Amino acid sequence: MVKITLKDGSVKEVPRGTSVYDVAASISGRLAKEAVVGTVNGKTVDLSYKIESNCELSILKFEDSEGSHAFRHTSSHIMAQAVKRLFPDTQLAIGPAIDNGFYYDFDTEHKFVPEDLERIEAEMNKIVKEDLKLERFEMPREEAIEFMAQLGENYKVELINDLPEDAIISFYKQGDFVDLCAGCHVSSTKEVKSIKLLSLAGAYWRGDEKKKMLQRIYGTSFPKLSMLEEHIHMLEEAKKRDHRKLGKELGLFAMMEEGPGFPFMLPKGMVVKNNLLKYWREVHDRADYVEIETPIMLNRHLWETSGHWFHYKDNMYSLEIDGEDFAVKPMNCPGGMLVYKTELRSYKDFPMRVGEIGRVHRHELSGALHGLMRVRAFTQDDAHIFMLPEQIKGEIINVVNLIDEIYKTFGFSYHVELSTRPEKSMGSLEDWQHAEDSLQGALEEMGINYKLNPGDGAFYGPKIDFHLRDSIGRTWQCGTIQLDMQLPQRFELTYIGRDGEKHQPIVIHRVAFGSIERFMGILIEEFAGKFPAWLAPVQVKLLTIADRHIPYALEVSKKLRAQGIRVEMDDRAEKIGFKIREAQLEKGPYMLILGDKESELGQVSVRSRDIGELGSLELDVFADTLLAEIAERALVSKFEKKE
RNA sequence: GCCGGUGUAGCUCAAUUGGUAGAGCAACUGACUUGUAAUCAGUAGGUCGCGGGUUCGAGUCCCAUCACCGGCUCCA
Repeated sequence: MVKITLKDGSVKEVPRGTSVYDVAASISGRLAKEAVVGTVNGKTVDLSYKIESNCELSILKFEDSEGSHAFRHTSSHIMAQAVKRLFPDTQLAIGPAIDNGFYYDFDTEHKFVPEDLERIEAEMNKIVKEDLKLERFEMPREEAIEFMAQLGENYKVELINDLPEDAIISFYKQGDFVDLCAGCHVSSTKEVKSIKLLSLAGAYWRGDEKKKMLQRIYGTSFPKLSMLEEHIHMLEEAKKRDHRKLGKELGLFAMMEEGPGFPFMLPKGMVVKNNLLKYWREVHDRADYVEIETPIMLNRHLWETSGHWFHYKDNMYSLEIDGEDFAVKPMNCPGGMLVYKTELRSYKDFPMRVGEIGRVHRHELSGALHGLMRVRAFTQDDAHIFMLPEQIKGEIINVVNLIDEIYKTFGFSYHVELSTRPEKSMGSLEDWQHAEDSLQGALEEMGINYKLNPGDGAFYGPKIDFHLRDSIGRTWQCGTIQLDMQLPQRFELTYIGRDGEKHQPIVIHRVAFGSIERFMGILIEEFAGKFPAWLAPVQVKLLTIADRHIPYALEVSKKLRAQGIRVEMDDRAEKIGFKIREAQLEKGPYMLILGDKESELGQVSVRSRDIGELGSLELDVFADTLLAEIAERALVSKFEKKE
């Protein structure tokens, strides 16, 4: 192992020979797609540089993203050129550079099969060798349309027609291949050194499901073969952390054909889930929330009142009983509104923070399902906050801080998005404006960077979303804060104000984990199954050396369990090396090896999943240290290796 | 839902051109009583996702269907 001191002063231990790329990836908690260079002890190195000794490393602000963009963009043109050579009838749609690679959408009679990727790749490599220079030229609109029409590129004609009046229409040419393109590109095809086509996919023209489905080819490319190899290696490593694979291996949850999209929580997964909920309740109690529970199923009238019957009827599980329609709740809100109305409320009650751990069901499209990340039944850590208009900003700041605190507990980094009024929205423009301003104002006051998503809000109000990243860099919405401008009105919520009159309260709807199941998926991938002690299904694994040590092991087990520590015993007549191996693969944080020496002295020989053999400790000392680690919800072990 | 791919034992995977299913791990039984990442031997385990069809014969070919994987669309 070598020690790396990072810019922020923190120290990281990695195996000798780890590349700068891997370090950058692990720091950012994702693929180091933008990280291109760094400095090691002040000397500039590239991503493939292997770290052989202790050093100071700083990842440079990731080479200009425009550079890698141009590089990948040229790669996508090379692919289009190769496809046109092999399948001349192909029409080109669009082919941009994306994070980590590029794609191109094609329309052709030929159905691409995986074997085609190799052929196309080979042709691309030929084009690279041909050292074709990229030349840019412009054309007036009519001429450009004529030009593309002659080539039979109907999609390009459509694109040009949709360009704004004053747009400059530019093309890039490499050899006999020309493509409508705003740029930018590298100067020659020769600069692209290593290419890998990754997958085939379908994609609707212009992202519209009513339009034709085109064939998309995804690929990636690098200026050096070693970088491509590193990248492929990273993808393979990431696959090992896939929560679907680990969920099965570690016995956390299961998916069955009998219930597509309905996860089964196994005993070990349930321990994780329950500990997340316990933590949630603790944090929310401290933040002055109360908790309620509303029915899983309510009648049609309620869903008509809330607007869900109209908007989401097809995605709701409904049934008829005693001649009346019922639906399983896809959201907790309407139930929460009914609870609000059980009493006459006063402005003095505000802000009123009402939480609900609610299980909801939504009939998602079959193709959208994805492990625990996108399911049809999930548990929301919901809460509705009822308040006065002047309390909005303060409450939003409270919630943002709460979510931040929760994510920090797990060491997660996240990004924030603000989504505004969609086309199909309800409510007045003034209300929307006020709501959007409140959300934006809170974010800006807090100095939080966010991405703006115009038109992506819910039909009933704008929202702030918190996104977390999975092992291969896909992001998933977890936390969200939504201003609801519809429900208070639809449910005729009121409170008595200072003036003695009835007024309508402001409601925000928020989740921190979002979906406990999805959050668990992220957790599993983030920790690669190695949960911190407070979440680990089995915190201590007892391993006996021989049968005669079982009584002592039972005694140790009893003492630890009496202190609330989750213990499992492996008393099989197997060699200790074998038991350690199995325990290690189960990824629990601690093992205690119990033999003659330990039973005589009342000690335990401690082995940490992460650090290895720690030496012997008094049982009480071990238990106290572990309890402290659990109580603090520490992310790293509090034990130290005895020298 | 759409495009493409995959589906063989609990798990990971084999099975020439269509010729009647096999290995490792796990499980079970027995021996070994073991000191920090795999002890040995034996036993058992499959309507080849499900349903049709072609064929003398189908895990292998065709059709349909379900689930999963990669995307697209969607995500209150």
